[in-house]
Amino acid sequence: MKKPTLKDVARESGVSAITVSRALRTPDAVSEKLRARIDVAIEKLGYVADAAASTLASNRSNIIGVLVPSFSNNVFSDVLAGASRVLEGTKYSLQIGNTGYSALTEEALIPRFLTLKPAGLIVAGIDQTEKSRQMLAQANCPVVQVMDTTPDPIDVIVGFSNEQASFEAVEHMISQGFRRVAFLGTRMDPRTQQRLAGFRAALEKHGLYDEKLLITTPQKSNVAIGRHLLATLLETHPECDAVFCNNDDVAVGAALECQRRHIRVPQQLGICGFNDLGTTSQMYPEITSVYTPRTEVGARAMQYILDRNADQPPPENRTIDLGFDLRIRASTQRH
Amino acid sequence: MKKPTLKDVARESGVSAITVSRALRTPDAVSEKLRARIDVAIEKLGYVADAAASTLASNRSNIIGVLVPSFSNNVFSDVLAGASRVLEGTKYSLQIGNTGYSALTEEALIPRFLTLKPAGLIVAGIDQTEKSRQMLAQANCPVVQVMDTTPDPIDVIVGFSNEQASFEAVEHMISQGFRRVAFLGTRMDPRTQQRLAGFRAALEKHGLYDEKLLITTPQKSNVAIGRHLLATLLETHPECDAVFCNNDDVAVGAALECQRRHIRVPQQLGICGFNDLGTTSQMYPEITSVYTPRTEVGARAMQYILDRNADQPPPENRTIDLGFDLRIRASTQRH
DNA sequence: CTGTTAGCGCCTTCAT
DNA sequence: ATGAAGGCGCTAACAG
Repeated sequence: MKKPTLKDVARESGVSAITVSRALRTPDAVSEKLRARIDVAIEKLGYVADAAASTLASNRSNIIGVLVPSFSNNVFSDVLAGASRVLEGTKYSLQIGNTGYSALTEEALIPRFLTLKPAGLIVAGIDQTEKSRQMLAQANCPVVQVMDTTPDPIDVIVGFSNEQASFEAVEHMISQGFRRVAFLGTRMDPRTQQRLAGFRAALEKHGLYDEKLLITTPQKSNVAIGRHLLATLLETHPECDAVFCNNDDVAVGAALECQRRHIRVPQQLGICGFNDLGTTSQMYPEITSVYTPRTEVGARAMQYILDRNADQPPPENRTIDLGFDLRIRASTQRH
Repeated sequence: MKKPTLKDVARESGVSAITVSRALRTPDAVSEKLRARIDVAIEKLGYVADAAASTLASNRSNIIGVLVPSFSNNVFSDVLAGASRVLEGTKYSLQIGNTGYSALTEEALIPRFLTLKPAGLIVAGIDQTEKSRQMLAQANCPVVQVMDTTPDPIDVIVGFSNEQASFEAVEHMISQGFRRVAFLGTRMDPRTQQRLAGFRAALEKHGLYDEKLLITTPQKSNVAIGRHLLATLLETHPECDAVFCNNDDVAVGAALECQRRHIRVPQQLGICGFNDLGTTSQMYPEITSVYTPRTEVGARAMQYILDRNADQPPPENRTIDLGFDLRIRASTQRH
């Protein structure tokens, strides 16, 4: 026995196929009586609409595409979690692409996602290629850039300023008396570069910037790398008195390395992380970090897409800055 | 200007539409000469096949569905990463659903995924509802269950035995002289239940099982919860001499709580984690954990789906057990 | 509010 | 190896 189609439901309920279609998509446009009959028939036959057919006919699917740079990055899994929560109970579903932090991979993925006639698209950051920007700008659906900010989004952007967040964190460190602050950085993707820019701006403002204190690696970040970066720093620049890490994994690794070496935090070395993923606040001593609103960003981005699909007008301001929260803890408090 | 269709490419290259279609899907069935002409036309027009139309006509899409219990669980993000790596450069893409650890949500998601005519489906574990099992068994595509093992998979299962892994870890702890071993557990999803079963079996074998030493919470796991569970344990059962944690976050939290309380590990308290996500091995002292082959599981599951879609026969054995690796470190070594 | 007609763009089937 | 005809299941556009 084959899967029932719209026609089968129509026959069963004694109406035409298009009426069933309407009963499903715009119930208000169908009389209550027919709607009831149709619902019974649908239930009885176990009818489920064919997604491909309706996409083909309407040139619009219920798929929302999300392009993330990595699956194993906790930041983006939080964004996804926030986005997917908003989708619960709706007709929409998530299709996910992994760009591997490559703008070119992203560029290759975009046309594939666009053929799905998506109801919306979410992409990470603002560092698309020119071609990607064009494709996205011409896409027949809402497009949200996330986890960054710019006055000039493709459509809408939801995020915060990585540069400003770092700037404020480093300002705080300087205010606590740290003078030789190093930067521990992994992967060096665009958002890490922005954090570096904020780091630099804050130190330069006080005449403290020293590019020799940038310890970076192209590898992806994890706690082991954090330990390793700190070890490298201490060998080459033992005089440094604090580290600003591009994310929490690195900060946790740095803190653990300090434990092993019996370096007192923050007396001998200050430590600051980024993202406040949850472990920094549990360490002993507790580690300062910058909380970033990851799930909120995902949720807000998705909500915009749903709103647009429900024909609501776009917000007056296309740049939605959700801010950040510097969470000052023992690891940077000297006073 | 509209998007070019197969017809446009056909006109441009002077052949019929169906020939273009074949050149794309079964290049070997088209003469070299035509193929070359068609390729030029495709390039020139920037043709991209319409996914909905081809799904409708062929009753088969290039979407592979994955149902995960959570996005923020590192275990499943690793599975996804492994799966997505295998997909790189293929025509397939990933569509992801979030079951939120609910078998009923999963049951509701399955029909929605099946209407996509997926090229394959990956689901977590073996605890589907009966209805889910039926739908999956009748699905017209390969179905892989992951991160568990059973002699009776729906189609194929790729994973390892959570119960056996826990059993061996706890056996090791007992061999090191631990006698009052507690279980710290979060969420209590099926795989955690299995770990609990292995924990229990090992202790019962030596007459050491004490159900009062089970400290659990339905909350999702994180480092803070780990600290909290250990604190609770110490208040109620200060005589316990080791903890087996249902995952690494909990173990890290337990270890951090020990640091604060100046409890010596492993002398006063042994600690064992699960999954070996990377932080346990960096702690001081290093924490024993059970490595689970998460990315391998994702990759293997996906490879099976690709193979089946390339008309390769299924493996003789439908249960693929990738095993685990008990990584013994300082936190449980007393001898 | 309901129905008729005509595709959407591709692939299956059958022919050559 | 190539092509012609038809249909996949649904919805847009237009009627009534």
